[in-house]
Amino acid sequence: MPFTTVDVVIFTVIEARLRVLLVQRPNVKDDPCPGLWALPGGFVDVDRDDSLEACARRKLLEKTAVVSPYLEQLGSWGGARRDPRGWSATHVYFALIPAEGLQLAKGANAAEVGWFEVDEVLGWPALAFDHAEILRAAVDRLRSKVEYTSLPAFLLEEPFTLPQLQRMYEVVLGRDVDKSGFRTRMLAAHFLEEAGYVAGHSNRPAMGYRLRDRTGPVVFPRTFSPRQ
Amino acid sequence: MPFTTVDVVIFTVIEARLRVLLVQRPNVKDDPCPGLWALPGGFVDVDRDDSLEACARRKLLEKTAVVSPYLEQLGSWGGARRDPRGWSATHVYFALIPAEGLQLAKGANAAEVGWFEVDEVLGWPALAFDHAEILRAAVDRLRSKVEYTSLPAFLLEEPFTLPQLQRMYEVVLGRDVDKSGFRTRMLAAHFLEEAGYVAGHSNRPAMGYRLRDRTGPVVFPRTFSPRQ
DNA sequence: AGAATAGTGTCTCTAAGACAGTATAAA
DNA sequence: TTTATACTGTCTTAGAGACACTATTCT
Repeated sequence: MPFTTVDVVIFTVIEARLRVLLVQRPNVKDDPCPGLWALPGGFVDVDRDDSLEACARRKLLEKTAVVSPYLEQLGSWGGARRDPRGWSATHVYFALIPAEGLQLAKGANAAEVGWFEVDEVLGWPALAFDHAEILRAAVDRLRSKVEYTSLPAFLLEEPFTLPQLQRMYEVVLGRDVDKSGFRTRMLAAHFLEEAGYVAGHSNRPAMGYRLRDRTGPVVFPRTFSPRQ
Repeated sequence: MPFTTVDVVIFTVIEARLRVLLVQRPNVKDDPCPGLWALPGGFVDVDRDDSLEACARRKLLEKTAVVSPYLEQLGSWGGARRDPRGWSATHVYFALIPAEGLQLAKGANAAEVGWFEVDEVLGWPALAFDHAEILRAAVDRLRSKVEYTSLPAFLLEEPFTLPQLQRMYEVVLGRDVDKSGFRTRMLAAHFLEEAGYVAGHSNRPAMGYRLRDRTGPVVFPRTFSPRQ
């Protein structure tokens, strides 16, 4: 019988960079991947976890103390050789959380925890298990969904302004987005509601917005597609 | 420790209807859902299956004798109460196969196997386990992807004609599609290559096409969106 | 006044949608 | 010659993209 784990790919944006939470595995002999960086996760606890999603939520809460993030199932990876301990299957979720006021809790058996720039990590020689492949799938999914959904809104604390939201899009997509088109698109999709003016650090204050519906992103009928 | 299964939602189009393969569970006392219709699937065999996808492929081959279908991971469902035998997690794949020359093999422990109209099944009072929920998720995924990908091509044997492909779109979407726009869209996406004229039953022969790449569908930059 | 950021107006152009038309086969 | 299906052409229009413009705050 295969053993079952749940892993979570947690994204946030810090200092204008898309980052992912990684934990370092303990550098001891009996660990399957000693010393390597891994996605947070681990075994399902059949007594505490009522479902896979509940398990993912628990693991996310333990690491980041974030209660209600955006959480989406990414997929599952399973096979005979991905874990030296035997046939295993992991259910992977990915989460988007706002960076404001984040505090990391070191796990019991995790040597270190940190936020790493996604594009750097993708260039590393190895992550634990097949976590490099999983991370790549998560980044691909995120970048592709950002082209046609309102997902980046979940990277911001409410209320947020349209310029802030635009910056989230630009950070994730890795390219500039036209201001005017961006604004019409966001307002036309009707997923934002006004929440009063927010004073910035200086200069003209901007309108703050809240999501009408925090359960999921809105899907736009077209992708962002700059002319080449 | 949870136990691990793999289920497969197999779609095809027969007589202009989107259909799904279901198997009837044996009507015996020790079965968890006796007599109910279920998605084909079952336990992972750690000796025969090298990976989750290999397991799905095996189950599909056993039921339909189709060797290289379109196969995509749909998601996973796991929890304490979805199977009366205990905490379980299932990895679900969905497959698209052409209807031509299909032959069904009855499984060893399956009383009956059949192709059922999807919209009918969605109205049934119950399927085994949480398979009603899983089927709904699969249909939602399929219908939404059909709006912006070339997925319906995998419902046809090659070579196929553009009118045939259009019919697949119309069956899955449940609405008519404009011929002219459909053709420009398909040809502009450049995923088809000509394969000589195919004589229909009567009337003017149509150009046959093959997929340039059978590994996956092409993504269109916009969804089909008829004006309201 | 000047700088910085927020927000609007306008023009162009692509491609989708609607629909009428032409082309090629069989009966 | 009619019928059925395959395929093309043309017109309209929505909306994206580009970019210049105005508005409001702080220093």
